Amino acid sequence: MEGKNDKDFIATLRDHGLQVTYQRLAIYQALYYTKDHPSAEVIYQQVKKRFPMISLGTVYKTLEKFYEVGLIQKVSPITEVARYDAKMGTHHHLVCLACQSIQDVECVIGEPQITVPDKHGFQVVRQQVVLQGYCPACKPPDSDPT
Amino acid sequence: MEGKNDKDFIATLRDHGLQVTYQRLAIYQALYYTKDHPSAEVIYQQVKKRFPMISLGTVYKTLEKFYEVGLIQKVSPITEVARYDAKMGTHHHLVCLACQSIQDVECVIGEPQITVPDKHGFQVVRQQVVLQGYCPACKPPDSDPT
DNA sequence: ATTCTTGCAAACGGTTTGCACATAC
DNA sequence: GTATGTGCAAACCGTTTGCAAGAAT
Repeated sequence: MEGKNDKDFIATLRDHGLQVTYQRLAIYQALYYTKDHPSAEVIYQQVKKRFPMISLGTVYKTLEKFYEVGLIQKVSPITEVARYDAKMGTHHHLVCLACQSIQDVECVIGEPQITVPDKHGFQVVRQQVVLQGYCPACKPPDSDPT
Repeated sequence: MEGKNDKDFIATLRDHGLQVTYQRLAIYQALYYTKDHPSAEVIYQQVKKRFPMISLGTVYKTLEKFYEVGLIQKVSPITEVARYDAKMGTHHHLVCLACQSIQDVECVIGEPQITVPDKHGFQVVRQQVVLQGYCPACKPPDSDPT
């Protein structure tokens, strides 16, 4: 999270078979240096500060490409727009029902116990756990009338 | 799943504080009697067979209302339109990356081990586990080039 | 020089909204 | 009779697409 320079980022992009442009660099860095799980729109706003001529379409295309080559993750919790995450590797998310913020959960669920019964015949490629609730900053509305 | 008559469904709607209309009845029954997790559009097509004059907008409003009062669940896995589920209670989903079908997983994940560290200060209201992969009918494209 | 990427703007698709009419209670 | 729900159509918003100009290799 700290001492990475442009050269490292460029290498990372190249390693993933990507042509390097300053837009891609900016987008990846923006994503890399945040712990939020920003949407395309948010990333766009962020990157636009440095490169005002960048277009939203490019951000969409770029994020999708990053996702395709396995450079970033894509998170789409319940009822929401796509949110992205530069942190790779299996981890899960706490999604605040009030403010829509997303936090990572480091090590909460023991992977092994997720064993899909064979009768399903389902081949699991990846799993995603979404915990919905309220973050410290957001108190429950009054109490969930479920 | 078998011997429920209209009266039962009406009672269920009333129990949830809902005014009863034949549209609501039809929508809820359509959802209740399927194991798919249909989208609003699919439910609309289904219900339209019996009530050709029903509108898609009504289906959206109705499903959202059902969800609000806790009559149905809402599932929105990665990169997809909202899908609904009349099966209440905690359970999780297998989502096919190829054909987008959704199957329920009965008892796969042990709930207890999901313990969010207190330091997060996050109050979990509900959790949802999405297992993405390929259903028996759909073979992997060739092999996931992740 | 060729291929891939960008920017722009228009199209798209699912969902929401506003409003007049109809229905449930 | 009053509040609520319905149907329709337009609006909305996130995302995708087509294409000509520009940049990377």
